Amino acid sequence: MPRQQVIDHDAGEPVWLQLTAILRHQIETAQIGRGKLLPSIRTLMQTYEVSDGTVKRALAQLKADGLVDSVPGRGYFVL
Amino acid sequence: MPRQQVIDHDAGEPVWLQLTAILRHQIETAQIGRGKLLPSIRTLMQTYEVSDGTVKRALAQLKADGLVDSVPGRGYFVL
DNA sequence: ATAGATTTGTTCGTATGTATA
DNA sequence: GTATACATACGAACAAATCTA
Repeated sequence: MPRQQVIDHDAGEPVWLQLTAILRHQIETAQIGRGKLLPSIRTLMQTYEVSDGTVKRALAQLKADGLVDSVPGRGYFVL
Repeated sequence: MPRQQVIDHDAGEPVWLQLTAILRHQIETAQIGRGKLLPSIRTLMQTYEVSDGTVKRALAQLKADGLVDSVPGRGYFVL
């Protein structure tokens, strides 16, 4: 598996936007197939070493963009 | 007596103080009854079109004044 | 059937950086 | 230089929905 993209806290771009871009790329390149669940918020926190709120903000953006949807108690899945 | 309902960013008075006055008035006139929750910080941000920090500062003042108390994960309620 | 674990969703608390007046 | 205001970021608590043992 290729090396994961990494968050740059010192970049000008907000962390939550960087994470949005990373996840969007994974979806658009079908690294996460349609209908598949994304990693949980807690997992994403650990993977990218960002906070709870930052992950939620990134996922909310993807949902607003219509790339994913979410179900409480289940997770986020690719549309 | 005129009652302020909107924030005037061009007024001399700080926005957070204007918001404090608005909320204090709503509490003292029992528009928000005892024990009731105030609108959330996020809601107040949207309602008055001010930032997160500004709402928090106003609420902190009301709490310091003993008009409200707060519970993390729940909200601010009228004393 | 119910108890526990996991997950999303919402909330407050604190801190930092940037811009502006 | 100080105070205000906004945006970002992290942290934590609470609740409800879901799944499973």
